[in-house]
Amino acid sequence: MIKRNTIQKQLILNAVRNLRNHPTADDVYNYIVQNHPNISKGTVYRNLNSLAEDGILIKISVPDAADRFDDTLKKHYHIKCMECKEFMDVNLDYMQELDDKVSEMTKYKIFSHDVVFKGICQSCADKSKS
Amino acid sequence: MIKRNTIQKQLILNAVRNLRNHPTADDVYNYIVQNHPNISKGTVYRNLNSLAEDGILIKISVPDAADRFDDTLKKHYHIKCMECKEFMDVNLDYMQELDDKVSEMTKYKIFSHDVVFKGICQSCADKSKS
DNA sequence: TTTTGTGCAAAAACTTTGCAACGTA
DNA sequence: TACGTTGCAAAGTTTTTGCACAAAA
Repeated sequence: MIKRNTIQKQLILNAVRNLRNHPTADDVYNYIVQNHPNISKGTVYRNLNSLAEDGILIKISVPDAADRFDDTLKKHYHIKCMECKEFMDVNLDYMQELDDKVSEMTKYKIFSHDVVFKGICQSCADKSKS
Repeated sequence: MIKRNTIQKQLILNAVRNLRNHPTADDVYNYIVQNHPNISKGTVYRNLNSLAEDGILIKISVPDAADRFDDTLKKHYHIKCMECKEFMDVNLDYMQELDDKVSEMTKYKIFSHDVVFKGICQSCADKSKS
């Protein structure tokens, strides 16, 4: 099954790269539909999943929210404020050694691991004090 | 708002503890409904989320699947086979120092972090070879 | 040509919610 | 009694899918 390089696929990959902010499928759709009103949401989902399968994007499972997609130039971690739902990168180096260790322990072939920190951002913490 | 200790709440907490296997809300419902046919799925969802809020259970976001719930006796990590969907514990110690480090970096009050390893289990790897 | 990908709409999967009745403290 | 909780069903959200047509290779 040879994957084809369609216009939609390029639009979707570019959208994720341009938006940067780990967009959801819906974010990607809304971005593209402005200039390409005929694109369908089904196509967005299909391509995002396909790109994630090929390792060109990563799919991030977010607590209590839709999946997000991110460029894989560099593996990194995320943090979510459980109050205001802010979701952003964490500037920690990817711990490749964990994958190696877990691979040895479990005999799995590990692709990668996701880390999501959960907490309350400073601004929400301040609000709840007052 | 004082939380009450209802029969349903106890059934739900026991179900998660007995099932062990990080059940989904649906798993919990199916387990309980056998002996308590009147319990409703809405109640299961409400209680699981409430227990997770109170830190009595954790809610785990799983790639391409429904959320799972787990007992919090000991924080730990998980691994998922992207082929057969097996989902299980990983015997790695919880890295508390990451929470501390990220808290300092981001000024977030960190509750915890989730780690999910993604890969292919040995049995699936063998199958795809043949 | 061949066969993968698209758009559309319907449906599946998962989860939340409004409401009247109920049960706990 | 007061008010948090339940069961039920309806609705919300997110994601997948069947199909006929379009378009890459």
